[in-house]
Amino acid sequence: MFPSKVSAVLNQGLVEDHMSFAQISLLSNPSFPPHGIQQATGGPDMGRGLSSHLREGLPSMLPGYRAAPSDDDGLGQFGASSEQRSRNNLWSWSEQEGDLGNKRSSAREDYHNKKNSNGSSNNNIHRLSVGNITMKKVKTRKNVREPRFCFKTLSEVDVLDDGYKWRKYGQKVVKNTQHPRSYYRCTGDNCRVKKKVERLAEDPRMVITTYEGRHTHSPSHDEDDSRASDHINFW
DNA sequence: CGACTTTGACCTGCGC
DNA sequence: GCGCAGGTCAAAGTCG
Repeated sequence: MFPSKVSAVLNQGLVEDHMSFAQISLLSNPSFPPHGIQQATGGPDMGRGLSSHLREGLPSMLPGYRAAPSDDDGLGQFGASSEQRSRNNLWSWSEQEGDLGNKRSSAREDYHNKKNSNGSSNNNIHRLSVGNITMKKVKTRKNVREPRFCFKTLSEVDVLDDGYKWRKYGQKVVKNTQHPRSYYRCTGDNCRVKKKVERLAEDPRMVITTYEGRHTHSPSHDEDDSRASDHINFW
């Protein structure tokens, strides 16, 4: 169960890498079960209280959401001051084109398209075969950045249940940090939303969660939203 | 037995 | 070109 008394503080701030930042502080109930981490990673009950607010705050996590288009050359509201961002909306988005991470993931997708398919019909990829080595060349791929944002959470558990089900697909020790970064992917059909979870080096109690992409389906559970909302206060 | 986690290997892009 | 760092895969292990 999620802490019955949760005080969540959303505190808009800046984050590196042009991502928006909202800070959530969770004051966990002492009765929070010690096995909370397991619940967090797999249990549908974990974090229901938070989930409703995450879903409120993460509109594009919901199916059919379309992020507001950026009003400048791709930096969107990240070019604006934090004050402006705070005024405009609580959760700001990065939907740049030519994103580095996206390029990387695209390249990886291409790599695995090559790896997994025996001649798929991907128009953007040219495949070259040299002996038994199949090479590919990525044609001008449209650089569409997945919407991303991240937030800091003061939490005992690494994974906050936002109402969706996630599967961990990797973990990596990032340089200059003591704690490994975990990589999760939404388990929904055709849903390619990913999130990264890592602990802040300066304050291990703080969890940084980075979402990337938009869900194509509904959250796995909604029923406790109204009840749980009583326990969270926003700034 | 299926879903999930762990973890070493591998790939790509970037900086030097 | 090379090494590094981040991101992802997939086999093996674990759990319910």
